[in-house]
Amino acid sequence: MRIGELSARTGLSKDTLRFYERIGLLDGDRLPNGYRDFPPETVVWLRYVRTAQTLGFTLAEIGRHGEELRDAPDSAAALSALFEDKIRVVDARMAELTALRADLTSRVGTGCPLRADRT
Amino acid sequence: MRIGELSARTGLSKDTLRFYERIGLLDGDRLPNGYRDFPPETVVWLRYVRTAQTLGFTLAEIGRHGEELRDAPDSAAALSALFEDKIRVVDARMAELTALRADLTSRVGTGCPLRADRT
DNA sequence: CTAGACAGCGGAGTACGCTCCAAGGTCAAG
DNA sequence: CTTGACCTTGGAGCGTACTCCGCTGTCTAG
Repeated sequence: MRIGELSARTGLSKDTLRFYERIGLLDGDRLPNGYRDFPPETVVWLRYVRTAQTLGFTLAEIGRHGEELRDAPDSAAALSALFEDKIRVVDARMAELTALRADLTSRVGTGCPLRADRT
Repeated sequence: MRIGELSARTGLSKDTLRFYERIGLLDGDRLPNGYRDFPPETVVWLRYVRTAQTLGFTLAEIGRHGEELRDAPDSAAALSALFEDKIRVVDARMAELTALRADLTSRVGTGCPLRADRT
């Protein structure tokens, strides 16, 4: 698929996709005319990239993970390990959020000032 | 308290604190000699800023919320509303994470490739 | 053969959130 | 009166993640 279609399917701009290719997040085959040609799985990969990003991973990290996966001798085991790592990250983030939520909840209804400037 | 102490107490660099003042996140009184002088509550405010940041709020948004709070006629009610908003954000993030976690879990043990490039 | 959609490239620009630096002022201790 | 810790300012620079631009090449339909 060419860049326009990938853009339409993922909601990412063509510029963003070209940018992702430049930083190694996407590796594009080329058609004989020089146009980029992406396999359909790229859509899945990009969906993953976006969720990983919302998890707080940088594009560089996401790219590194992708390479680790690709280079792993035992792909299934490597994948499982990586997923387990990410699950741990997710769990840690959720714990943080849970604590923050409790903190916020406890403040609802109280007049506890966060910012006493100019008071 | 002067900037050095605030820096030590919050773990934020002096440069960061000065930067926060420039963008209006902090408003500093000054001592007669020109040194910044922060009230103790600033520590609490900065703790809040950092947690709000991990929630994905930009500094601009955080600053705006701070002003809304300050300008609210009924401070306690405004605070409660703001906290409830934030709780909703937290809940949404947690839902995302839960979904992602389930997705990851379901992939552990399967060889399901995320990225089929160069395969 | 031309119009128009689509693609390519390189490079500049933007927003955010810092981070560092140089040059200099303030102040308490020795 | 100097040393040293602490403070001031303005401005430059950086990393991340885009975003835009101008110019050019490709392909398909009429």
